[in-house]
Amino acid sequence: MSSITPAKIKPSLRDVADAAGVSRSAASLVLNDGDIRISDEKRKLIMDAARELGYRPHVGARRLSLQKTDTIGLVIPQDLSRLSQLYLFELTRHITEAAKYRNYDILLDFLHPAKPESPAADPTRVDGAVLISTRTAEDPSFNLIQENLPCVFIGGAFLDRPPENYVDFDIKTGTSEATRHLIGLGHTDIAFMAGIASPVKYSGYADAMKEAHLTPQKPRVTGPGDPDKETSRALEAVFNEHPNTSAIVAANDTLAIRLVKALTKKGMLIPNDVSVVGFDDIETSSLIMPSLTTVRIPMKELAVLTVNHLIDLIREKRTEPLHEILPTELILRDSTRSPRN
Amino acid sequence: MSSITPAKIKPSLRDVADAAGVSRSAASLVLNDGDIRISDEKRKLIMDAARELGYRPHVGARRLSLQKTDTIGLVIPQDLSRLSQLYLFELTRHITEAAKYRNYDILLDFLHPAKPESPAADPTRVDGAVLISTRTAEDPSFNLIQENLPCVFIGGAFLDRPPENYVDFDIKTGTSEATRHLIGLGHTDIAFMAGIASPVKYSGYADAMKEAHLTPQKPRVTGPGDPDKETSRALEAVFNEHPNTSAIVAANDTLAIRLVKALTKKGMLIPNDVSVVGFDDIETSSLIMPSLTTVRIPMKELAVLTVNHLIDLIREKRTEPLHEILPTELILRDSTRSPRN
DNA sequence: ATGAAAGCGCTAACAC
DNA sequence: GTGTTAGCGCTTTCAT
Repeated sequence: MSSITPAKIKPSLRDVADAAGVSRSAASLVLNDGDIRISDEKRKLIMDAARELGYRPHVGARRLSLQKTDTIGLVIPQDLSRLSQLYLFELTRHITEAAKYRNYDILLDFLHPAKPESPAADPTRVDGAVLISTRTAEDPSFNLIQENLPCVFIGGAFLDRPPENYVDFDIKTGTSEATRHLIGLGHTDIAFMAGIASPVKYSGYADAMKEAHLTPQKPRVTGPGDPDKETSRALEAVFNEHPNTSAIVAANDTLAIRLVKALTKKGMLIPNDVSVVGFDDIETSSLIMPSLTTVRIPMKELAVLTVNHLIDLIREKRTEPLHEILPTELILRDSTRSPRN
Repeated sequence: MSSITPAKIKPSLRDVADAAGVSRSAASLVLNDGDIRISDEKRKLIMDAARELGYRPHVGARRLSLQKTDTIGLVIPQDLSRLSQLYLFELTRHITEAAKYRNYDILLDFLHPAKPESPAADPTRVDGAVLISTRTAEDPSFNLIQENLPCVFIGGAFLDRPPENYVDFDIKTGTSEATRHLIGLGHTDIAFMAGIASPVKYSGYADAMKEAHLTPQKPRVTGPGDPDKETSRALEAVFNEHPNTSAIVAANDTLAIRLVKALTKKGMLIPNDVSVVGFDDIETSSLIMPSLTTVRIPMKELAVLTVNHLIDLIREKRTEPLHEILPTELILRDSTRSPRN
């Protein structure tokens, strides 16, 4: 009866060993990378038995024994108010692929701001975590940090108290470049607008202005409330104070798109009457009319760098904190041109 | 020396039991839901010890012992050609939340079409899987199906050989409704256009036309290649054959947006000269000018239904296949109106 | 080169 | 009620 192999039940390593007439350790050695030590005949015996039984290793058991999970937590803030969703999905995809390439699984979680805990940041489920920063001081992801849990942030570099490990992109220089592009086109009255206060981007804008001996306008913030209405309101304010404004730097693409809409409603043509630049290069930006001049984020590099560093941290290959700021890229499209005058 | 609690090393259940002077099983019973059976004094003893040691249960060990993973795989096709990314991200978020609500983790993976296997569909890592269908006959997700792995598809209902368990939304009726809306507005020459052949949506369109005693045009497919060029080309074809076309039903929002752009370039005004309806209600659709009349997918219901059914499957609460088709909702916005004359 | 045996941290049957 | 014990499936000393 021992020769009858039960096809239904999932075979364990022990079953393979028994079938091959060897010990469990031998089977383990062979089925893993531990090639050496076992004679070729036994090895073949084991391989054959494994194949015949349809043996598949039990990842959970292996992990318990090895005291590691081979999985990385990915924590995305639930409150995406300022983060473009598309940006996040792209990022998610790249992170997942980067992790997979290194043989790590991804445990995904969306962080509810109210209760700052996450399975994706539980040291018994993951070896480490990637935390997407909200870029705000009260970033709930900070509460997930704990001893025993290596983690690296994406974003957060420009906070007053930045996280220990982060990868970010250079929002300041990016905004400066966008502004300089406008200045190069001949614009002199350039406004800056953001969904919520964005001091770093604003300083990028302001620096570029000063550098060209132009006076920066004060930052406009649309704030909460109905986005379209808020955008119109902010726009009103801009033109009240600076009637000759011929270009606007928006802190993100969604806002830029709303601006285009609001300006058009006011009877202004883009880019003929007003130029607009965005930030993020979300998919929509190339789709709309006019297509949007904007600043592209190096998404894939961001992801790869983050994952690789996290794994180094996990494996204790390095311990120095990671402070990486990647350059952005200005994408020229149809929403900007020289001013009329 | 036994009174010195090593603060550094992570305490296990055994440590707690020892510290409390009880057996491991007692500790286990108390720390889980198994409330009964243990006297209040012992219970308190154990709780105190656990708290003091900072005991956190080891999820992996628990899972091995219980022979389950409490995690659900989420497999997203890498080839997103026809699936809106935003749609997918929304879906991902809702699925993750639904799973979390039921105390399941999400193991995320993007499926490379070339090699049809996925950690998120490995029975030793997940208890079951949610598979996003590409809605094509060669859907690589089908290769992930295996005994021992409960899984439910999202989409795929309208394939010739649909999956055993699926939740989908009614693309046919949705398209019909969109078409009827156009007809109700007074349009008689209505075109249908898709990115790749979409027989079901087309039949929804055609049925609505016939029902109103109008003759459906043949379907237009933009196909691969530069999307904007392809869209213009398809549009050319439409107007060549049907010069009086005053409305277009697009199979998805992205295409609809491209249509708006292409039409505008041809000097036509939307919706004055031509009405356009989309499908999906991606975020962009409300953002652009004119905002897009489209068909909304019940994303959250889709996710909740899928996850709940999957869990029922996992727990063997039910075994009958799930064939659920949810209704869509027509969203009226600014890209449609009565024809001119 | 090979196998016996202990152990990863937890749960659950079974005695007491 | 409570504790002992035997696993879950795998890895890994440590003898042989």
